Amino acid sequence: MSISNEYDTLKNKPFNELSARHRILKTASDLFYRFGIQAVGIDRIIEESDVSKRTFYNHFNSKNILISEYFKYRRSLWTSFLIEATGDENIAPDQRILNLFDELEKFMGSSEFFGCPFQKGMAEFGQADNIEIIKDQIDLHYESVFNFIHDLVKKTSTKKAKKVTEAIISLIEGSVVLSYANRDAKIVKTNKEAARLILMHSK
Amino acid sequence: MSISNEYDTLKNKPFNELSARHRILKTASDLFYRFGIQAVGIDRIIEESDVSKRTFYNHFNSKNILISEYFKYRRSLWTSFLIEATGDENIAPDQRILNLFDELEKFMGSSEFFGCPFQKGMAEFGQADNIEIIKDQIDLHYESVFNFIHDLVKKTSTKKAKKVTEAIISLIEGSVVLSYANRDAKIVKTNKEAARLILMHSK
DNA sequence: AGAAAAGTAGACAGATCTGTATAATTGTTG
DNA sequence: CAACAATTATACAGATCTGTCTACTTTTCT
Repeated sequence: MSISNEYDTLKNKPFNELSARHRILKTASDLFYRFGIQAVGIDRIIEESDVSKRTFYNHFNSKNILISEYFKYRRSLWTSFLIEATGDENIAPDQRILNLFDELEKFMGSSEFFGCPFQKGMAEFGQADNIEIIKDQIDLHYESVFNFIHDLVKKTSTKKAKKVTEAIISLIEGSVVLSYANRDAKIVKTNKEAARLILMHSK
Repeated sequence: MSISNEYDTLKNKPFNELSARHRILKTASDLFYRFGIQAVGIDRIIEESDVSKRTFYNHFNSKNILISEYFKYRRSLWTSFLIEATGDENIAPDQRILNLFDELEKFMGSSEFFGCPFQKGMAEFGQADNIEIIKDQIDLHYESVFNFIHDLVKKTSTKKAKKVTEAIISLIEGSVVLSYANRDAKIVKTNKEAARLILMHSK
Protein backbone atom coordinates (compact mmCIF):
# COMPACT_ATOMS: atom_id res chain seq x y z
CA MET A 1 0.00 0.00 0.00
CA SER A 2 2.56 2.60 1.03
CA ILE A 3 5.80 3.27 -0.81
CA SER A 4 8.93 2.44 1.15
CA ASN A 5 11.37 5.24 1.73
CA GLU A 6 14.00 6.64 4.04
CA TYR A 7 11.36 7.62 6.61
CA ASP A 8 9.95 4.13 7.19
CA THR A 9 11.81 3.59 10.46
CA LEU A 10 10.91 7.10 11.57
CA LYS A 11 7.24 6.34 11.08
CA ASN A 12 7.23 2.91 12.67
CA LYS A 13 9.68 2.82 15.57
CA PRO A 14 8.99 4.35 18.98
CA PHE A 15 10.74 7.65 19.60
CA ASN A 16 13.44 6.42 21.97
CA GLU A 17 14.56 3.74 19.50
CA LEU A 18 15.13 6.22 16.70
CA SER A 19 18.54 7.43 15.57
CA ALA A 20 19.60 10.90 16.66
CA ARG A 21 18.86 12.25 13.20
CA HIS A 22 15.36 10.85 13.18
CA ARG A 23 14.64 12.01 16.71
CA ILE A 24 15.59 15.53 15.68
CA LEU A 25 13.47 15.34 12.54
CA LYS A 26 10.44 13.97 14.39
CA THR A 27 10.67 16.57 17.14
CA ALA A 28 11.16 19.42 14.69
CA SER A 29 8.31 18.15 12.58
CA ASP A 30 5.86 18.13 15.49
CA LEU A 31 6.94 21.49 16.86
CA PHE A 32 7.23 23.30 13.51
CA TYR A 33 3.85 22.03 12.40
CA ARG A 34 2.09 22.97 15.57
CA PHE A 35 3.69 26.26 16.59
CA GLY A 36 5.24 27.53 13.40
CA ILE A 37 8.82 27.41 12.21
CA GLN A 38 10.11 30.79 13.29
CA ALA A 39 8.39 30.41 16.64
CA VAL A 40 10.39 27.28 17.52
CA GLY A 41 14.07 27.68 18.35
CA ILE A 42 16.90 25.24 17.86
CA ASP A 43 17.39 24.98 21.62
CA ARG A 44 13.89 23.65 22.15
CA ILE A 45 14.28 21.07 19.40
CA ILE A 46 17.59 19.96 20.90
CA GLU A 47 16.11 19.56 24.32
CA GLU A 48 13.01 17.66 23.24
CA SER A 49 14.86 15.38 20.87
CA ASP A 50 17.32 14.31 23.58
CA VAL A 51 20.39 15.29 21.70
CA SER A 52 23.31 17.61 22.32
CA LYS A 53 23.82 20.79 20.39
CA ARG A 54 26.95 19.41 18.79
CA THR A 55 25.11 16.35 17.56
CA PHE A 56 22.36 18.49 16.18
CA TYR A 57 24.80 20.53 14.11
CA ASN A 58 26.59 17.39 12.99
CA HIS A 59 23.38 16.18 11.38
CA PHE A 60 21.98 19.48 10.14
CA ASN A 61 24.42 22.23 9.22
CA SER A 62 21.89 24.97 9.86
CA LYS A 63 18.30 25.59 10.84
CA ASN A 64 17.42 26.30 7.21
CA ILE A 65 18.65 22.86 6.22
CA LEU A 66 16.56 21.33 8.97
CA ILE A 67 13.54 23.26 7.69
CA SER A 68 14.14 21.96 4.20
CA GLU A 69 14.38 18.39 5.54
CA TYR A 70 11.21 18.99 7.56
CA PHE A 71 9.32 19.79 4.37
CA LYS A 72 10.79 16.74 2.64
CA TYR A 73 9.50 14.60 5.47
CA ARG A 74 6.08 16.29 5.43
CA ARG A 75 5.87 15.70 1.70
CA SER A 76 6.49 12.01 2.29
CA LEU A 77 3.75 11.90 4.93
CA TRP A 78 1.31 13.64 2.65
CA THR A 79 2.06 11.31 -0.24
CA SER A 80 1.47 8.30 2.00
CA PHE A 81 -1.78 9.85 3.14
CA LEU A 82 -3.01 10.37 -0.43
CA ILE A 83 -2.17 6.79 -1.36
CA GLU A 84 -3.87 5.32 1.70
CA ALA A 85 -6.90 7.61 1.56
CA THR A 86 -7.75 7.03 -2.09
CA GLY A 87 -7.68 3.26 -1.70
CA ASP A 88 -6.61 0.62 -4.18
CA GLU A 89 -6.81 0.57 -7.92
CA ASN A 90 -9.88 -1.65 -8.08
CA ILE A 91 -12.10 1.12 -6.78
CA ALA A 92 -13.70 3.37 -9.38
CA PRO A 93 -11.61 6.53 -9.81
CA ASP A 94 -14.54 8.85 -9.04
CA GLN A 95 -15.04 6.99 -5.82
CA ARG A 96 -11.38 7.13 -4.93
CA ILE A 97 -11.50 10.91 -5.14
CA LEU A 98 -14.58 11.03 -2.96
CA ASN A 99 -12.97 8.66 -0.46
CA LEU A 100 -10.18 11.16 -0.12
CA PHE A 101 -12.62 13.72 1.25
CA ASP A 102 -13.79 11.25 3.90
CA GLU A 103 -10.24 10.67 5.08
CA LEU A 104 -9.52 14.40 4.99
CA GLU A 105 -12.52 15.00 7.21
CA LYS A 106 -11.22 12.47 9.74
CA PHE A 107 -7.78 14.04 9.78
CA MET A 108 -9.01 17.62 9.91
CA GLY A 109 -11.38 16.79 12.72
CA SER A 110 -8.65 15.23 14.82
CA SER A 111 -6.76 16.94 17.61
CA GLU A 112 -3.54 16.45 15.62
CA PHE A 113 -4.68 18.78 12.87
CA PHE A 114 -3.15 22.24 12.77
CA GLY A 115 -3.67 23.21 9.14
CA CYS A 116 -1.42 22.43 6.19
CA PRO A 117 2.36 22.54 6.75
CA PHE A 118 2.89 23.85 3.24
CA GLN A 119 0.30 26.62 3.45
CA LYS A 120 1.96 27.62 6.70
CA GLY A 121 5.38 27.40 5.14
CA MET A 122 4.36 29.70 2.31
CA ALA A 123 2.98 32.13 4.86
CA GLU A 124 6.26 32.26 6.74
CA PHE A 125 8.71 32.13 3.83
CA GLY A 126 6.85 33.00 0.64
CA GLN A 127 8.54 36.36 0.09
CA ALA A 128 11.78 35.75 1.97
CA ASP A 129 15.14 35.74 0.22
CA ASN A 130 18.03 33.29 0.24
CA ILE A 131 16.05 30.23 1.17
CA GLU A 132 15.59 28.53 -2.15
CA ILE A 133 16.11 25.12 -0.52
CA ILE A 134 12.95 25.77 1.49
CA LYS A 135 10.81 27.24 -1.27
CA ASP A 136 11.78 24.45 -3.65
CA GLN A 137 10.35 21.89 -1.26
CA ILE A 138 7.07 23.80 -1.03
CA ASP A 139 6.83 24.01 -4.81
CA LEU A 140 7.46 20.28 -5.08
CA HIS A 141 4.55 19.61 -2.75
CA TYR A 142 2.02 21.52 -4.84
CA GLU A 143 3.34 19.92 -8.00
CA SER A 144 3.07 16.42 -6.63
CA VAL A 145 -0.43 16.96 -5.26
CA PHE A 146 -1.52 18.25 -8.64
CA ASN A 147 0.00 15.28 -10.42
CA PHE A 148 -1.54 12.78 -8.05
CA ILE A 149 -5.08 14.14 -8.35
CA HIS A 150 -4.67 14.77 -12.05
CA ASP A 151 -3.73 11.12 -12.62
CA LEU A 152 -6.84 10.03 -10.75
CA VAL A 153 -9.11 12.45 -12.58
CA LYS A 154 -7.77 11.32 -15.93
CA LYS A 155 -8.93 7.80 -15.06
CA THR A 156 -12.49 9.04 -14.80
CA SER A 157 -14.23 9.62 -18.08
CA THR A 158 -14.00 13.40 -17.80
CA LYS A 159 -13.34 15.60 -20.79
CA LYS A 160 -11.76 18.42 -18.81
CA ALA A 161 -9.30 16.68 -16.55
CA LYS A 162 -7.14 19.72 -15.83
CA LYS A 163 -10.02 21.99 -14.84
CA VAL A 164 -11.67 19.29 -12.76
CA THR A 165 -8.37 18.67 -11.00
CA GLU A 166 -7.93 22.36 -10.26
CA ALA A 167 -11.42 22.69 -8.83
CA ILE A 168 -11.05 19.59 -6.66
CA ILE A 169 -7.69 20.69 -5.30
CA SER A 170 -9.19 24.11 -4.58
CA LEU A 171 -11.95 22.43 -2.61
CA ILE A 172 -9.33 20.49 -0.67
CA GLU A 173 -7.20 23.55 0.09
CA GLY A 174 -10.33 25.48 1.03
CA SER A 175 -11.31 22.63 3.34
CA VAL A 176 -7.97 22.90 5.10
CA VAL A 177 -8.19 26.65 5.57
CA LEU A 178 -11.75 26.64 6.83
CA SER A 179 -11.52 23.55 9.01
CA TYR A 180 -8.56 25.14 10.73
CA ALA A 181 -10.22 28.56 11.02
CA ASN A 182 -13.49 27.09 12.31
CA ARG A 183 -11.91 24.37 14.46
CA ASP A 184 -14.50 22.13 12.82
CA ALA A 185 -14.12 19.80 9.85
CA LYS A 186 -17.74 19.39 8.89
CA ILE A 187 -17.27 21.70 5.91
CA VAL A 188 -15.37 18.85 4.26
CA LYS A 189 -18.67 16.97 3.86
CA THR A 190 -20.11 19.90 1.93
CA ASN A 191 -17.03 20.06 -0.25
CA LYS A 192 -17.20 16.35 -0.97
CA GLU A 193 -20.67 16.92 -2.43
CA ALA A 194 -19.38 19.85 -4.44
CA ALA A 195 -16.60 17.63 -5.78
CA ARG A 196 -19.16 14.95 -6.67
CA LEU A 197 -21.20 17.50 -8.58
CA ILE A 198 -18.15 18.68 -10.50
CA LEU A 199 -17.13 15.13 -11.37
CA MET A 200 -20.66 14.23 -12.51
CA HIS A 201 -21.02 17.27 -14.74
CA SER A 202 -17.71 16.92 -16.51
CA LYS A 203 -18.47 13.74 -18.43
CA MET B 1 -20.42 52.33 -2.56
CA SER B 2 -17.90 51.92 0.22
CA ILE B 3 -18.67 52.27 3.89
CA SER B 4 -16.95 55.16 5.62
CA ASN B 5 -14.75 54.34 8.55
CA GLU B 6 -11.72 55.35 10.55
CA TYR B 7 -9.38 54.26 7.75
CA ASP B 8 -10.77 56.56 5.06
CA THR B 9 -7.97 59.10 5.36
CA LEU B 10 -5.43 56.30 5.46
CA LYS B 11 -6.73 54.91 2.20
CA ASN B 12 -7.03 58.23 0.40
CA LYS B 13 -4.24 60.56 1.47
CA PRO B 14 -0.65 60.26 0.26
CA PHE B 15 1.75 58.74 2.75
CA ASN B 16 3.55 61.91 3.81
CA GLU B 17 0.29 63.66 4.67
CA LEU B 18 -0.84 60.92 7.04
CA SER B 19 -0.74 61.22 10.82
CA ALA B 20 2.03 59.39 12.62
CA ARG B 21 -0.41 56.67 13.68
CA HIS B 22 -1.59 56.07 10.14
CA ARG B 23 1.92 56.12 8.71
CA ILE B 24 2.86 53.40 11.18
CA LEU B 25 -0.22 51.36 10.35
CA LYS B 26 0.28 51.67 6.60
CA THR B 27 3.95 50.73 6.81
CA ALA B 28 3.29 47.79 9.12
CA SER B 29 0.45 46.64 6.92
CA ASP B 30 2.60 46.56 3.80
CA LEU B 31 5.58 44.90 5.50
CA PHE B 32 3.61 42.36 7.55
CA TYR B 33 1.57 41.33 4.56
CA ARG B 34 4.52 40.92 2.28
CA PHE B 35 7.21 39.44 4.52
CA GLY B 36 5.28 38.00 7.45
CA ILE B 37 4.71 39.40 10.90
CA GLN B 38 7.45 37.75 12.87
CA ALA B 39 9.92 38.44 10.09
CA VAL B 40 9.43 42.22 10.36
CA GLY B 41 10.86 44.00 13.40
CA ILE B 42 9.66 47.13 15.12
CA ASP B 43 12.84 48.97 14.14
CA ARG B 44 12.16 48.49 10.45
CA ILE B 45 8.59 49.73 10.80
CA ILE B 46 9.80 52.77 12.72
CA GLU B 47 12.36 53.61 10.11
CA GLU B 48 10.07 53.23 7.11
CA SER B 49 7.17 55.08 8.71
CA ASP B 50 9.36 58.12 9.50
CA VAL B 51 8.63 58.14 13.17
CA SER B 52 10.69 57.91 16.33
CA LYS B 53 10.63 54.91 18.61
CA ARG B 54 9.00 56.93 21.36
CA THR B 55 6.21 58.05 19.07
CA PHE B 56 5.67 54.50 17.94
CA TYR B 57 5.22 53.28 21.51
CA ASN B 58 2.99 56.25 22.32
CA HIS B 59 0.56 55.08 19.65
CA PHE B 60 0.89 51.32 20.07
CA ASN B 61 1.78 49.98 23.49
CA SER B 62 3.32 46.80 22.11
CA LYS B 63 3.96 44.94 18.89
CA ASN B 64 1.04 42.61 19.64
CA ILE B 65 -1.32 45.57 19.78
CA LEU B 66 0.03 46.79 16.46
CA ILE B 67 -0.55 43.33 15.01
CA SER B 68 -4.12 43.36 16.26
CA GLU B 69 -4.67 46.80 14.68
CA TYR B 70 -3.07 45.53 11.49
CA PHE B 71 -5.71 42.80 11.25
CA LYS B 72 -8.48 45.30 11.98
CA TYR B 73 -7.24 47.41 9.11
CA ARG B 74 -6.94 44.40 6.79
CA ARG B 75 -10.46 43.39 7.68
CA SER B 76 -11.67 46.82 6.67
CA LEU B 77 -9.83 46.57 3.34
CA TRP B 78 -11.29 43.14 2.66
CA THR B 79 -14.82 44.30 3.46
CA SER B 80 -14.43 47.22 1.07
CA PHE B 81 -13.15 44.82 -1.57
CA LEU B 82 -16.14 42.51 -1.20
CA ILE B 83 -18.57 45.40 -1.47
CA GLU B 84 -16.88 46.86 -4.54
CA ALA B 85 -16.31 43.52 -6.25
CA THR B 86 -19.87 42.23 -5.95
CA GLY B 87 -21.35 45.41 -7.40
CA ASP B 88 -24.62 47.09 -6.59
CA GLU B 89 -27.92 45.65 -5.48
CA ASN B 90 -29.56 45.83 -8.89
CA ILE B 91 -27.38 43.07 -10.24
CA ALA B 92 -28.75 39.53 -9.89
CA PRO B 93 -27.29 37.88 -6.77
CA ASP B 94 -25.90 34.90 -8.71
CA GLN B 95 -24.11 37.32 -10.97
CA ARG B 96 -22.76 39.32 -8.05
CA ILE B 97 -21.13 36.20 -6.69
CA LEU B 98 -19.61 35.40 -10.07
CA ASN B 99 -18.41 38.99 -10.42
CA LEU B 100 -16.49 38.50 -7.21
CA PHE B 101 -14.40 35.77 -8.85
CA ASP B 102 -13.49 38.13 -11.68
CA GLU B 103 -12.26 40.75 -9.24
CA LEU B 104 -10.42 38.13 -7.22
CA GLU B 105 -8.64 37.02 -10.35
CA LYS B 106 -7.50 40.57 -11.05
CA PHE B 107 -6.22 41.02 -7.52
CA MET B 108 -4.52 37.64 -7.30
CA GLY B 109 -2.85 38.17 -10.63
CA SER B 110 -1.40 41.51 -9.57
CA SER B 111 2.09 42.11 -8.28
CA GLU B 112 0.59 43.34 -5.00
CA PHE B 113 -0.80 39.92 -4.15
CA PHE B 114 1.01 37.88 -1.52
CA GLY B 115 -1.72 35.53 -0.34
CA CYS B 116 -4.34 36.16 2.32
CA PRO B 117 -3.28 38.11 5.43
CA PHE B 118 -5.60 36.03 7.58
CA GLN B 119 -4.43 32.67 6.30
CA LYS B 120 -0.90 33.87 6.96
CA GLY B 121 -1.88 35.13 10.38
CA MET B 122 -3.34 31.77 11.34
CA ALA B 123 -0.16 30.12 10.13
CA GLU B 124 1.98 32.29 12.38
CA PHE B 125 -0.24 32.52 15.44
CA GLY B 126 -2.83 29.75 15.27
CA GLN B 127 -1.44 27.71 18.16
CA ALA B 128 0.33 30.45 20.08
CA ASP B 129 -0.72 31.45 23.57
CA ASN B 130 -1.46 34.81 25.14
CA ILE B 131 -2.43 36.60 21.98
CA GLU B 132 -6.18 36.52 22.13
CA ILE B 133 -6.39 40.06 20.76
CA ILE B 134 -4.77 38.75 17.58
CA LYS B 135 -6.73 35.54 17.23
CA ASP B 136 -10.01 37.34 17.87
CA GLN B 137 -9.40 39.56 14.85
CA ILE B 138 -8.72 36.55 12.66
CA ASP B 139 -11.92 34.86 13.83
CA LEU B 140 -13.87 38.02 13.10
CA HIS B 141 -12.60 38.01 9.54
CA TYR B 142 -13.82 34.49 8.78
CA GLU B 143 -17.15 35.22 10.42
CA SER B 144 -17.71 38.38 8.43
CA VAL B 145 -16.74 36.76 5.13
CA PHE B 146 -19.18 33.96 5.83
CA ASN B 147 -21.95 36.40 6.66
CA PHE B 148 -21.33 38.51 3.59
CA ILE B 149 -21.43 35.60 1.15
CA HIS B 150 -24.26 33.92 3.02
CA ASP B 151 -26.40 37.05 2.68
CA LEU B 152 -25.73 37.10 -1.04
CA VAL B 153 -26.46 33.39 -1.48
CA LYS B 154 -29.72 33.72 0.42
CA LYS B 155 -30.86 36.25 -2.17
CA THR B 156 -30.50 33.63 -4.89
CA SER B 157 -33.30 31.10 -5.03
CA THR B 158 -31.19 28.33 -3.52
CA LYS B 159 -32.59 25.82 -1.09
CA LYS B 160 -29.28 25.06 0.61
CA ALA B 161 -27.84 28.49 1.29
CA LYS B 162 -25.45 27.42 4.03
CA LYS B 163 -23.89 24.58 2.03
CA VAL B 164 -23.63 26.66 -1.11
CA THR B 165 -21.96 29.40 0.90
CA GLU B 166 -19.46 26.98 2.39
CA ALA B 167 -18.56 25.54 -1.00
CA ILE B 168 -18.15 28.97 -2.57
CA ILE B 169 -15.96 30.24 0.23
CA SER B 170 -13.90 27.07 -0.04
CA LEU B 171 -13.38 27.78 -3.72
CA ILE B 172 -12.30 31.31 -2.84
CA GLU B 173 -9.86 30.20 -0.15
CA GLY B 174 -8.55 27.50 -2.45
CA SER B 175 -8.09 30.13 -5.15
CA VAL B 176 -5.98 32.19 -2.78
CA VAL B 177 -3.77 29.28 -1.75
CA LEU B 178 -3.18 28.02 -5.27
CA SER B 179 -2.78 31.39 -6.96
CA TYR B 180 -0.10 32.20 -4.42
CA ALA B 181 1.57 28.79 -4.69
CA ASN B 182 1.53 28.84 -8.50
CA ARG B 183 2.30 32.54 -8.89
CA ASP B 184 -0.57 32.46 -11.37
CA ALA B 185 -4.24 33.40 -10.87
CA LYS B 186 -5.76 31.61 -13.82
CA ILE B 187 -7.14 28.92 -11.53
CA VAL B 188 -9.70 31.49 -10.37
CA LYS B 189 -11.41 31.23 -13.76
CA THR B 190 -11.85 27.49 -13.25
CA ASN B 191 -13.23 28.06 -9.79
CA LYS B 192 -15.68 30.64 -11.06
CA GLU B 193 -17.13 27.97 -13.33
CA ALA B 194 -17.28 25.53 -10.44
CA ALA B 195 -19.13 28.15 -8.40
CA ARG B 196 -21.54 28.70 -11.26
CA LEU B 197 -22.24 24.97 -11.43
CA ILE B 198 -22.89 24.82 -7.70
CA LEU B 199 -25.22 27.82 -7.83
CA MET B 200 -27.13 26.38 -10.79
CA HIS B 201 -27.64 22.99 -9.21
CA SER B 202 -28.87 24.22 -5.87
CA LYS B 203 -32.17 25.65 -7.01
C1' DA C 1 42.21 -4.17 22.38
C1' DG C 2 42.57 -0.04 20.05
C1' DA C 3 41.28 3.40 16.70
C1' DA C 4 37.72 5.98 14.72
C1' DA C 5 33.19 7.76 14.98
C1' DA C 6 29.52 9.66 17.41
C1' DG C 7 27.68 11.68 21.37
C1' DT C 8 27.31 14.77 25.85
C1' DA C 9 27.26 19.11 28.47
C1' DG C 10 27.55 23.60 28.42
C1' DA C 11 29.98 28.08 27.81
C1' DC C 12 29.99 31.80 24.77
C1' DA C 13 30.34 35.07 20.72
C1' DG C 14 27.65 37.92 17.98
C1' DA C 15 23.45 39.31 16.17
C1' DT C 16 18.80 40.80 16.78
C1' DC C 17 14.55 41.99 18.94
C1' DT C 18 11.21 44.34 22.19
C1' DG C 19 10.45 47.83 25.14
C1' DT C 20 12.21 51.74 28.40
C1' DA C 21 14.76 55.84 29.60
C1' DT C 22 16.93 60.44 28.83
C1' DA C 23 17.19 64.86 27.20
C1' DA C 24 16.41 68.14 23.82
C1' DT C 25 13.19 70.07 20.26
C1' DT C 26 8.97 71.32 17.93
C1' DG C 27 3.98 72.30 17.60
C1' DT C 28 -0.40 73.72 19.50
C1' DT C 29 -3.52 76.20 22.11
C1' DG C 30 -5.67 79.06 25.67
C1' DC D 1 3.50 84.24 25.21
C1' DA D 2 3.41 80.63 28.25
C1' DA D 3 2.22 76.03 29.25
C1' DC D 4 1.45 71.66 27.73
C1' DA D 5 1.54 67.94 24.46
C1' DA D 6 3.83 65.52 20.90
C1' DT D 7 7.99 64.23 18.57
C1' DT D 8 12.97 63.32 17.73
C1' DA D 9 17.30 60.89 18.25
C1' DT D 10 19.61 57.66 20.55
C1' DA D 11 21.41 54.80 24.23
C1' DC D 12 20.61 50.72 26.60
C1' DA D 13 18.65 46.84 29.47
C1' DG D 14 17.27 42.28 29.09
C1' DA D 15 15.85 38.50 26.56
C1' DT D 16 16.49 35.28 22.87
C1' DC D 17 18.35 33.05 18.89
C1' DT D 18 21.84 30.77 15.80
C1' DG D 19 25.98 28.69 15.39
C1' DT D 20 30.93 27.66 17.28
C1' DC D 21 34.12 25.84 20.48
C1' DT D 22 36.26 23.09 24.21
C1' DA D 23 36.84 19.09 26.77
C1' DC D 24 35.19 14.80 28.04
C1' DT D 25 32.66 10.15 27.38
C1' DT D 26 30.49 6.35 24.98
C1' DT D 27 29.75 3.32 21.06
C1' DT D 28 31.08 0.78 17.12
C1' DC D 29 33.93 -1.84 14.22
C1' DT D 30 37.96 -4.35 12.81
